[in-house]
Amino acid sequence: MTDIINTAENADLKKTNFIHLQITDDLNQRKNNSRIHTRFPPEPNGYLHIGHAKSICLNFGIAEKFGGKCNLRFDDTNPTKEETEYVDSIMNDVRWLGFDWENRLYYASDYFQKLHDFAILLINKGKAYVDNQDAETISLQKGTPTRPGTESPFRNRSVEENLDLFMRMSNGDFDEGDCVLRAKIDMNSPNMHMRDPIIYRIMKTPHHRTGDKWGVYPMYDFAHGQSDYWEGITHSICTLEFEVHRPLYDWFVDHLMDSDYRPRQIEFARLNLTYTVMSKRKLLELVKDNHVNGWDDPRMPTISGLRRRGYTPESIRNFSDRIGVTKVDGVIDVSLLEYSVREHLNKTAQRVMGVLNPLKVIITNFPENETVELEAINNPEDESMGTRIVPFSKEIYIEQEDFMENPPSKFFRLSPGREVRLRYAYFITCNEVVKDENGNVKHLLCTCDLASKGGNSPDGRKVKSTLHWVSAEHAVKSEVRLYDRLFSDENPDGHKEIDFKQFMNPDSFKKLPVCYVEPFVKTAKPLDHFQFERLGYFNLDYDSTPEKPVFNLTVQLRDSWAKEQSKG
RNA sequence: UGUCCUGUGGUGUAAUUGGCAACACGUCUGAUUCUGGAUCAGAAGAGUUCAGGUUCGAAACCUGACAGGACAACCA
Repeated sequence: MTDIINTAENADLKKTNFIHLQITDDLNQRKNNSRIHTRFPPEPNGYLHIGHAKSICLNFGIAEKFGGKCNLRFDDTNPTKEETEYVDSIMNDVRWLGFDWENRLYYASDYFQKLHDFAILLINKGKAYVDNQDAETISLQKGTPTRPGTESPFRNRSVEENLDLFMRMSNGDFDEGDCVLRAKIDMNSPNMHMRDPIIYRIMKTPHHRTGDKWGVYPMYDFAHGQSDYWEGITHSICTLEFEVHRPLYDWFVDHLMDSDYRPRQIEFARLNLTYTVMSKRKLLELVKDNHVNGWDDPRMPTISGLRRRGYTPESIRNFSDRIGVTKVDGVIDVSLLEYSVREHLNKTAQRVMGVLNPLKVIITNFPENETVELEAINNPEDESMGTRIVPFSKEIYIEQEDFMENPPSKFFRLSPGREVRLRYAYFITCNEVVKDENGNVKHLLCTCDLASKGGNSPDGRKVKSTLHWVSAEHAVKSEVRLYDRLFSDENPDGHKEIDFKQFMNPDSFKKLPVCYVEPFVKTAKPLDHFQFERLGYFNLDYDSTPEKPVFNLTVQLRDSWAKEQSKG
């Protein structure tokens, strides 16, 4: 309210949302002593993706905005699916995004004892019972969303018998599936989740943290709200599909409360992006079946994939702010994500010249064996980044696409008889096209105006176009990996009858083994960002060796020439 | 024959809580430019799913439709 001016300056960034408004409301009512505490609660059963980034930015962002705290808590109640590898990758990704949980790292498994005690308390209160029926029977008795359930024959066992049975479940006296502990709520509830939900099941799989200490594990619903409660969480933010769980969340909290503090669950719509899939199950499938090269394949919407692709934490955070938070289940256009990286990299990326599809040009009037050093600007958007030296010599490479023998009227680049500028170097004019026996262009013979050294002619004459180039002698031979959308359909998992993998884009990955980049990149480290002038943003891949750098395409530059061409 | 949630330009979000629809992306012009990038200036595009109602006044409140989604794992 007080910083209307600041808000206006930030335009669409840092905008408010319905959750902020509800929190403000809670604050005004002095709920929970005006304390704000959120948490990000991933299950360590896969790698984090851009949808998680939205949640991370939301939860940590709220803590920041309202002067509160945000915990990192692993929701590890199912040992059959969870692994330490995932725990490590998740912590790494959250940190990389720029967020800090300080000393507040928690696991639902930290609360296994307290949860177990609480279950016993519910049994003592007559609010929970052991059911010996099998999964199928219980499921049948649950009824359907439109038909009420029926009560289990074991529903009214004595407290003593329930206590004894639950202890024996916990001690490993029974096999998996023999029995479960259920909350005694209401089999006639219109909400399926209130029809005596299962809260503990027997599992013999060792847990990634507690080993074989426990023979029973709590279900999500029986762990989440309680964990929130014990951590003093005030706002438990989750995605829409948990909306129907909220009455159950509140039911458990009701039985836990010993003051007027209580956590509150608020749901928002998960992120959907065009041309990709966002479910952990489907991403896992792509990895397991080798449709992609691991969780960090640069085509994946995972945080690790985006990082390897060349996205920056800033760009992802800006993206999160821009898309907003609502309860409307929509789809965000990937172009907005792409815009966010371009925006950030434009301001920060080192400029460099690199030729992807080389075409040799021989400057006929340039002396042999001579190297001229030219000064180039490192980033026109940031003067403090300074300049660098780029070597020029008689033989250079330009981009095949920058030459056309018979150009259409709107093509401004090099063609026979035409003069163009080589960026930071000279004006050159194409005199001859040398072809092989098949009529393919082998190389070009050009002359340069030696007076135009540096890129301007003293007589002030203009050229219509400026090309990037690399001196053949000095070029660093590199591999460049080009990426396109993983799926060719906007909504690959939106088709009922067709498996999402049917829509995989066969051209989503293209390797260019021989590209030439200026010597400046020799000292680059993996993940360093560059703009290859006139092409796009690239970053150095982990697979690079000193002999052969490997670059990943992050995004292309906006290309109005390509747009012009596609108009036909 | 259920319960809950949602419905604003192509897309995503806003609208000081009832005051006459704003912003971003995208699109299209033009300027500028040693990146057909960036930047700058401008334009088109919704009358808020529909129908009633309350009100001087409704995107907002009420009623009813319609459309989409969630819920029947010993998953989270």
